[in-house]
Amino acid sequence: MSRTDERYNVKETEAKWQRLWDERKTFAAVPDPSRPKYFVLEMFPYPSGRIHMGHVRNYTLGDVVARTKRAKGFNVLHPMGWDAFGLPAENAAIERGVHPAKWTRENVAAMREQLKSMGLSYDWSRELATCEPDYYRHEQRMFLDFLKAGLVYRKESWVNWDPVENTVLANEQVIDGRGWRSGALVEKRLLSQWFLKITAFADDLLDSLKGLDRWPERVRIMQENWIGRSEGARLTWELDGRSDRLEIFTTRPDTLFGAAFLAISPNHPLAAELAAGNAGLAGFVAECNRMGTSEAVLETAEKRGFDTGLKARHPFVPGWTLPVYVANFVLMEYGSGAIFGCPAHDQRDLDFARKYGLPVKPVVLPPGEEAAAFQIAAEAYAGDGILINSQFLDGLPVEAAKAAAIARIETQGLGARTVNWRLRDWGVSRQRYWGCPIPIIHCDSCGAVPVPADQLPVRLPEDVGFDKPGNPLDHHPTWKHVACPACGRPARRETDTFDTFFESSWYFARFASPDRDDVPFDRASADYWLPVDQYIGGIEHAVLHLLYSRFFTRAMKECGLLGVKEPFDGLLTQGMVCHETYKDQAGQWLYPDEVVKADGGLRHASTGQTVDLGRSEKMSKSKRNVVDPAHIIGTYGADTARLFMLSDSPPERDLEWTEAGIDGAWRYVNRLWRLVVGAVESLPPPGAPMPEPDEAAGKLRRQIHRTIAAVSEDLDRFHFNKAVARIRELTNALGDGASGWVLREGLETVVLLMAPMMPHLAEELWAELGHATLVSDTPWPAADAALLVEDSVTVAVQVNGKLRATIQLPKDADAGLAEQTALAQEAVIAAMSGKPARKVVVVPNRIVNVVV
RNA sequence: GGGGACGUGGUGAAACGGUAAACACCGGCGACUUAAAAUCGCCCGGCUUCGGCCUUGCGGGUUCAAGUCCCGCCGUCCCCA
Repeated sequence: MSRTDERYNVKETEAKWQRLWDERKTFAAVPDPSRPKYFVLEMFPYPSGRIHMGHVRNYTLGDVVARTKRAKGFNVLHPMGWDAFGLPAENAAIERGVHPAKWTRENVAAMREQLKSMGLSYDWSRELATCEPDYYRHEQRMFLDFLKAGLVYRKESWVNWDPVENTVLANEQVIDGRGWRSGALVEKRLLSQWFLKITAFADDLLDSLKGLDRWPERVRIMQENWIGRSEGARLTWELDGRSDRLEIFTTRPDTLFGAAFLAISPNHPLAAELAAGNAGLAGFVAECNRMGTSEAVLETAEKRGFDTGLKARHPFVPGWTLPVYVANFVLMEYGSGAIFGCPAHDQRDLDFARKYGLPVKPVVLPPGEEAAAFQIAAEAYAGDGILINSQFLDGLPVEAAKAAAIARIETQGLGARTVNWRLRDWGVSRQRYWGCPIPIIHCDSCGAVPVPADQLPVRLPEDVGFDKPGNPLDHHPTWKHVACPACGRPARRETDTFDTFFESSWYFARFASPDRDDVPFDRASADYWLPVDQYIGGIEHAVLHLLYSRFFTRAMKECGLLGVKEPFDGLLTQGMVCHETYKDQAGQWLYPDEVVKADGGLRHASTGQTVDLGRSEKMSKSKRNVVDPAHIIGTYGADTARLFMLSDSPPERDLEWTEAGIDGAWRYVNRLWRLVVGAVESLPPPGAPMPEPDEAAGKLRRQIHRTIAAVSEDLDRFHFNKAVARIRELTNALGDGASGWVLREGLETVVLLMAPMMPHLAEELWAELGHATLVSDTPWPAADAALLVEDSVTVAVQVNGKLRATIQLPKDADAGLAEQTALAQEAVIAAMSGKPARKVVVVPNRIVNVVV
C-alpha cells in the first residue's frame, strides 16, 4: 500500500502539534529590545460557554497575523482573556440557580478548551479573566486615581426602573416601554451615579482620529459623529415681564434675523416652572416625557409645541418679540436645552412654523436667485448663499455672517462663540451584582469616601442569594456595613458596580504584565509592548468600546501609568458570519442540520415536510441558522475551518457559511497532504544543492517566487482570500508533473506560506519533508528578486479603446517598438479600416491604444 | 430624518484608471471502479450567420481608455438606535 492510500489523520495530527507547541512554550512572549515588537490582539470574548463562528473567524484572522509577523522576525505578543463580568451570568443565576462565579468559571474552562482546539498561537500564560480580584483590584485603584485627577464626578441621573423586579434596566432590556422579564411599565428614576469625564478629552479624541490611518475610515466617521462637535454661539434673550434671561445655543447665528420663535425642552427648568401654573402645559410636558427623549424618537416623531405665552425680545431689533414654545424636539442634554427657530433655513423649524402659523422670512439667498422673487415653499434652504433682510449682515456669505453675528453678540455682552459636543460623560454606575465593586464608602458625615489603597481590592462577596428581586449586594447581611475610613463611624459601601465596558477599556495594557499584583501593569513592559499594533474585532464595537478604550488610555497616561495615548495603532473590523435561514410549514425556524436537499427542494430531515428557504442572515440562536464550530472542528479539523474562514471573502465583508465551502477547504487539505506525502520519497534531501534547472523547472521557480512575493503582500494587506488563491494556484502547478529539487522548493514554499492559516497541517508536512525544526520557528520565505523579473511581457493592443490583439514584447521595450509591433498586427489593421492613426497611447509593459 | 458602505457569472469573489470574471463553489461531460464514494481530466457569463458582437444595478459625464473617477437615480445592508 503506497502512502497516498493513507488518509490524513486530522484529529491525531492536530492534537499532536498543539501538545508540542504547548510543551515547548513556542508562543510565550518575552520582551526583547533587540527585535521589533508586534502586539496583535483580538477582542476578548464574553464567556458564554461555547465559541461561535464569529469567534472562529475573529481568532483565525488574528492568528494568521500573529503567525505571519512571527515568521517575519517580529517579537510577537498574542494573548487571550475573558470579558467575564456581565448580565448573562446573573440571568443564569436567577433562571437556573447557578452562582454567577461558578457559571462564569465553568464557561471559561469550556471555552478555553474550544479555543485551544483551534490551534491559536496564544501565549496562554498571560490569560486573564476580568471577574477575578487580581484583575479588577487594579481598576478600582485606577478609578480612585482618576478621581484624584479630577476625571471622575458624581451626579444625579435618570435610569430605567423596573418596579416589579426592583432593579435598574439597561436600555436594551426595555422593550416598548416595559421590562423585558417582568413586563411591567418602566419608570424613570433619578439616581446618584458616577461619571467619567470623557468630555474632558473630546477635542483630542476627535483630532487624533486623523492620525489613526490604519483604522477603517467608517469607524473613524462613526466616532466623529458620535463625538459630534459643532461650532456656534450661546446667546441670551430677554423675556418680557421677567428679570431672568433665556440662554439658547445655535449653530446658525447668521440666521438671527430670520428667527420666528424660541423653543425650550420639556425638561427645561423654565418649562417646569411655567407648567406649575398651567395645566395645559403640564399635560404637554408629561406627554413629551412619555414619548421618550432619545434622538431617534425625536427625529421621527411629529414636531409639536406648546405656546407658553412668554415673549422674547430680539437681541438686535428693538420692539421685535418672538413667542416662546415648549417643543418636543428640543433636547435638554444638548446645548442649553433651548433654541431659536429660523423656518426658512431649517426643515424642522419650517415644519413647526407651518403647523403653528409662524412667519417664514428668508435671510439666505441661494446663488442664482433674485432677492425680490425668492420664496420658501415646502423645503427649507440650508445651503450657502448671501445674507438678505439682515441689516448689518446683508451681503455677507454664510460663514462670514456667522462670524459677524458672533462678534456683535460678544461686543454687546449677549453671549459668546461656543463649541458644543454631542458626546456625554460616561456614566459607569450599574445597579448590578456581577461587576466590579465601586470602591467608595458613603458616610453620613464625610460623604463619599474613597476606600483606602491598603484596603483594596473591594472583593465582590460570593455568598449572595438571587431569590429576592434587586441587587444582591443591597440584601447582603454584612458586606455593605463598614466603618467610614475617614471618621470611623458606621457607613455604607457603594453597592453599585462598574459598567462592564470599564474592564474592557484597559485589558490590552494588562496583558503587558498580567502577573504584577502591585500595579495594573509595569511601566517598562507597557512601554515595550504598547500600543497594540493590530486590533481585530467586530464592527459592533466601532463606537463605545473603542472610544472608551481611547479615553481610558489618555486617562491612564495622565495618571502616569503609561506613555501612549492611543491604544490601537491598527484596527481591522471583520464582517459577520452568515447562513441561510430555514422555516417549516408552521413558520418555525429550523437548524441547518434538520434540513436536507431533496429533488431540487428542501425538506425536513425527519418529517420530509417541505422547508422554506429564507435569506442569508447573521448566524443567531433565535433564527437557528447556526453551525457549531465544535462540530465542524471535530469533523474536519481546525485547519479546514480556518482555511474556509479565510478563503472565500475578504475579512471586512460578511462571510457566507456553506457546506460546499467547508467541503472545498477539506478537499484542499487532503489534496495538499497527498501531494506532499506522495512526493516525499522522490525528493532530494532538505538543503541539497540546486542543480541547473531546465526550462520547465525554471518557469516553475519563477512562479514559486512570484507566489512568495504576492502572498507576502496579500497577507500584509489582510487580503487573505487572495493569498489563498495564489497558494492554490501554486499547488495546482506543483501537481502538474514537477519533480526533484524544484518540487521540493515548491512544496516547502507552499507549506511555509500556508502555515499561518493551517498551522497543524504545515507542521505535519514540514516534518514529512524531512525537517526536524518547527514551521512555527522557521523564517518566512524570501522571494528571489532575480526570479521576479520577466524578460517578456504580454501587451494588450486596443483600437479606440477596444481590445483587438495582444503582442509579446521584451520587458521595458521602448514605445517606438511597441507602437510599430502593434500597428503591424492584422487584427489592428483590420480594425483601423484604412484610417490613419490620430494618436497612439503607449503604456509600457501594459497597453497600446491606437486612436483613429 | 442624518451619516456611511455596497451593487461584477448560477454562487463566494478577483481586477495600481490599462486584456473583466483570477482562485474556488455549484453544475455538466468523461476516466478509474462490479457499483458508489473518493480521486483525476475537460467544459462552464450571454448571443452568434462561428467572422464576431454584447456584458460590471439604471441614466448621464470626465478620459486615448471607466467595474474603478464625478453627477443623478434605483436597490440592499450598516450606524446614529
